[in-house]
Amino acid sequence: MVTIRDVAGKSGFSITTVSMVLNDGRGAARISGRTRTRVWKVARRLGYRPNLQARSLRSKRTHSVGVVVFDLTDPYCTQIWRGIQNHLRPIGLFPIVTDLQDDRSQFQPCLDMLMDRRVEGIIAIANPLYLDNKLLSDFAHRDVPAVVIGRELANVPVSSVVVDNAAGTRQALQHLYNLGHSRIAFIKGPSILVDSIQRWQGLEDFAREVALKLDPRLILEIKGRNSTYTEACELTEELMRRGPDFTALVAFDDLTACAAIRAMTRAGRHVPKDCSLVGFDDIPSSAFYNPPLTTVQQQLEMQGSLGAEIMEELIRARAENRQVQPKHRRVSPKLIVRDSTCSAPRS
Amino acid sequence: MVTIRDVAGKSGFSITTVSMVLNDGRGAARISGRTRTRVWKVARRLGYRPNLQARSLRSKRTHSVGVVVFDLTDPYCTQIWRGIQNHLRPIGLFPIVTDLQDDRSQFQPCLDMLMDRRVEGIIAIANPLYLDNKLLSDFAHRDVPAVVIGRELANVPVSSVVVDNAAGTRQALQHLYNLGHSRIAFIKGPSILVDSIQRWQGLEDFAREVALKLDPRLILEIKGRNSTYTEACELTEELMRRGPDFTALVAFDDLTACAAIRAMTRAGRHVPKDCSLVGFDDIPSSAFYNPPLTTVQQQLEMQGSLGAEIMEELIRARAENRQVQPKHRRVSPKLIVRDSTCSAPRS
DNA sequence: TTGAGAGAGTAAAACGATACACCAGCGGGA
DNA sequence: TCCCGCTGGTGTATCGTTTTACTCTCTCAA
Repeated sequence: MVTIRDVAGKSGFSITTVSMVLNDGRGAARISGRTRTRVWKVARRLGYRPNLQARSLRSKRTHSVGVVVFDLTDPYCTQIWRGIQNHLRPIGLFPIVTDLQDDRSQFQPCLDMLMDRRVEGIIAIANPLYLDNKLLSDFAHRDVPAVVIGRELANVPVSSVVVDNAAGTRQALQHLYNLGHSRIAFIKGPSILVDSIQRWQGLEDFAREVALKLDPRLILEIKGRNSTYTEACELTEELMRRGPDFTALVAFDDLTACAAIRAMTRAGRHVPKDCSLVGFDDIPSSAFYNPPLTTVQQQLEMQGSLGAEIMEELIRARAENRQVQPKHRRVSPKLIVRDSTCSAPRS
Repeated sequence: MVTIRDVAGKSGFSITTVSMVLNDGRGAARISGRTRTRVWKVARRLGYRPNLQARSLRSKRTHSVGVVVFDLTDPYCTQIWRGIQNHLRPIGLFPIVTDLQDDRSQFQPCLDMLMDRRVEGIIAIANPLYLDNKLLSDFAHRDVPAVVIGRELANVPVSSVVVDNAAGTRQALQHLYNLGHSRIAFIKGPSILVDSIQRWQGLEDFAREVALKLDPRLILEIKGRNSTYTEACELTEELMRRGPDFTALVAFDDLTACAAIRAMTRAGRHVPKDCSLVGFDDIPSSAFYNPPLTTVQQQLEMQGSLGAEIMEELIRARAENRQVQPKHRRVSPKLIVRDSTCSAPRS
């Protein structure tokens, strides 16, 4: 590999000069134009590429940030990742991803790996199920800036980006309401998830505002004992048993919605003709489902780039020795209307 | 940050000794047990973590390999990634991923980034559409070991892992044949994809062997002008127009299969009662589709780990200064039977 | 008594960059 | 004439490791 020393030798200038020219800032102004072009020419001819390890050993900057993801095969993570990446790369920060593979015991080891690489900050994509406060508080006490996406933390000085769940379900219910539905069933998420609670809150609030009566017999909850998909199928069957006359169903998320559609199809009920259905998340396959799903889009990519933006600010602050408060952002989700909803049949 | 120097100071031994003890190999045997435990104790107490940049600057080994992925939001990539990761991490190699975001012009820059980080090898996950021979041949001429997953290369000394497409479609057709189907329609993939050709080959071969007649009017091909999903819907409608009596359909891949099901459902045809359907890939949503899809599973995770295994061997060979030939592996796909296929209606 | 060899550890030179302090030459104002 | 400041550079220490080549101090056999 060709080093800066080789470039210096071939060009006849000193290592210092070459370094200044190639880094093209600060000191480069002190070097004459002729020298600069000559150095560049030689560097290019030799195919010089700086050794990043050497550079960061000396300069104490790695220009990389760690991203901890709880499951890289989950589209939730990859879309956020996309946003992070698109924000970070243009400003010269390199994201290094580590994948927990849904195993929370990997959290500490992954943080260690990243710290060993001397990342300048860490962004964690939180699965509420897997990252509890203890883990995240340890997260906060590594001495690099930290941002959590997907979870807001109470007593820990960590920046965060979250989705406005209540606003999302509110839009969903409003949509059904506008279509004339009044007898509506619900499958709530597991109550250990803060998302479940927030999403339900949005539904209740809207119902109250428009004086829509919610029938408690048409409200079921996922317990999460075994496969969510299977359980959601069973809950849907239970709902059909309890009140065959409901004309719409709000599902906790898209997976639940898919299960509900499947169960109804099997029971001979047609979606959306017999029952409208709305999900939450807008997972990639929603658009291709049978029928394509009306759902609430989380704006995951934006969540990622907002997180990265916060990280940028935190890193800059630290570089300039400024103290700075954790920042919190909340993004508004967006209703995507597809084919799983239609007007209520007139009774 | 605490350095090896601090550990040496606090423990009263020299830097050399500490380094030897902490690296726990080669020289460590020369150091007495008492010294070893004392050094370890101090290191642990101070929370010493070696600086990887310094270490690899000196030792000329980074213990990291680059993984170039054409689209990290594509489950095809992430499942392969999972396999790579699971093989690499236990043997002390750290995978660094770069995401092309489906933009082939990013290929060179990504390789550069990885080479700048002095990765010891590069694994590329190939999208046949995006990586042409020119790119990949350049890929081969970087001076690190290279492995391509998803594509076999003709004239380039690069190792590869591919799926046996023909064996996959053969199993699919055999399945339908065993269920008693004889009037079968096909939607072929775009002819620019080598996968399309291989998959079709498997179908033709099996049909010939069992003397199954393929009606050319029931064979259509995706051209790939606009959205694959939309086009596949249209092709399915065309098929139903041409021969309403076919009882099964083999789709190029799962996305095509989903589109076909959607089109049939819209036309009032029930899957699988009126028409059985089989896909290819086993994308994650296949299991949750309406109905769940019978499809050919690619064993992506295994492809990943095989690729990583080859990489391990190549890196080892290079470390020991051995010359070694490119290796090629072909994995057999597996038919997954779900609810989109059933016995042919007796005519 | 001597000298070879083993055992336990250390000094110092890299690795490839950046950062800081310094220097030579020159023009110009007092 | 002298000194100052500017322009365009250079010399060298340093970042935190690993590696190579020593140095002691014993022990034990000849």
